Amino acid sequence: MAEAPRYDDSLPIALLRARDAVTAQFRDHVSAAGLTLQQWRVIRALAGGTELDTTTLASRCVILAPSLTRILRHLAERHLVINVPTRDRRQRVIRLTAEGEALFTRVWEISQRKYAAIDAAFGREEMRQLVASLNRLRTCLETDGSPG
Amino acid sequence: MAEAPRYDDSLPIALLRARDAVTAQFRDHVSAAGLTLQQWRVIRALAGGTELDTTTLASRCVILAPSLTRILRHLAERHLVINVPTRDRRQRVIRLTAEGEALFTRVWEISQRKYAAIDAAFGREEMRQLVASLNRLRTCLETDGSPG
DNA sequence: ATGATTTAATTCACATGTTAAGTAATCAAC
DNA sequence: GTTGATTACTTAACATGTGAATTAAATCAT
Repeated sequence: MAEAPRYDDSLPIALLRARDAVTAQFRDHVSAAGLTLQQWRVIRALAGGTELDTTTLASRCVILAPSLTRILRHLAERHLVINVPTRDRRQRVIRLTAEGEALFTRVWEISQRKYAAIDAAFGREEMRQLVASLNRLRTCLETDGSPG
Repeated sequence: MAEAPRYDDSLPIALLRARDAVTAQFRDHVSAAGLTLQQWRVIRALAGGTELDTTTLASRCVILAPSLTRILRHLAERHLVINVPTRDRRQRVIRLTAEGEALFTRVWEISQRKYAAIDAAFGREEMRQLVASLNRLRTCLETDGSPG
């Protein structure tokens, strides 16, 4: 089976592959905790008693609103999150339950080790540059949103 | 609404956001052609008369086999792809129809302009470095797959 | 206060992501 | 040449991605 010519040099494909490789480092232990990676992102965003409305939560976790609705339903069924009463009754504000916080702590401990391993393998300074570069790319594209 | 502390500096989130920003540049015109981005990746991989089995196709497009099965069903229903007879009858080899090639050409013309715009906004040299860095990251992680 | 508008979430419909199980064709070893 | 393992793909089941339509609550203009 011959290799692809230069499809790997396409930015979207490079991003996709890199993301695949990174998420693969976390999927096993997150999955062992009975969570999908998306559910884990939500829990992480809420950790430490943080209370967030679903719009902010969706933005921080990079999850679309309809997906978040379903994810929160799953997490609520497992008693990992709970609604916080709000003045504006359109809004839904969420926080972790004690059980949710405990689960976060367990999984986060392992995740931190994985992050450290990635830093070690790739180089801490290069990692910083890569993340900075990714964020700059995002800024470039979002600023210059609609050229025609 | 206070900003997140340093969630954006997390590698997985940075990758996700960057990817979102990049795919946003392509979604409109690909969607206008009646294709999802995944369907487009498949068509692009097959462009120019390339014949590929589904395993290679899945690998190049970074799409899992079950997803590819469904995507190929959709594309076949629209007469954009067709099966090529094979000796090994387990294998399924695919190629574009004339209609598929024509659609590719139309969409690709616009995509190239978008790529050029991204290069211009972000910087061609920085782009080359970014893609190289992403591929190096992937190599690091895939080589050192299972530390424990 | 009433009604039009805007906002925040949800629901719907369809496509893909993900894992596990299933199926059919090939290969290896006798 | 028949059994057993392997390979290539598909199905199944459930979770998420995505855009459009919907619902309910707050806000605005009068």
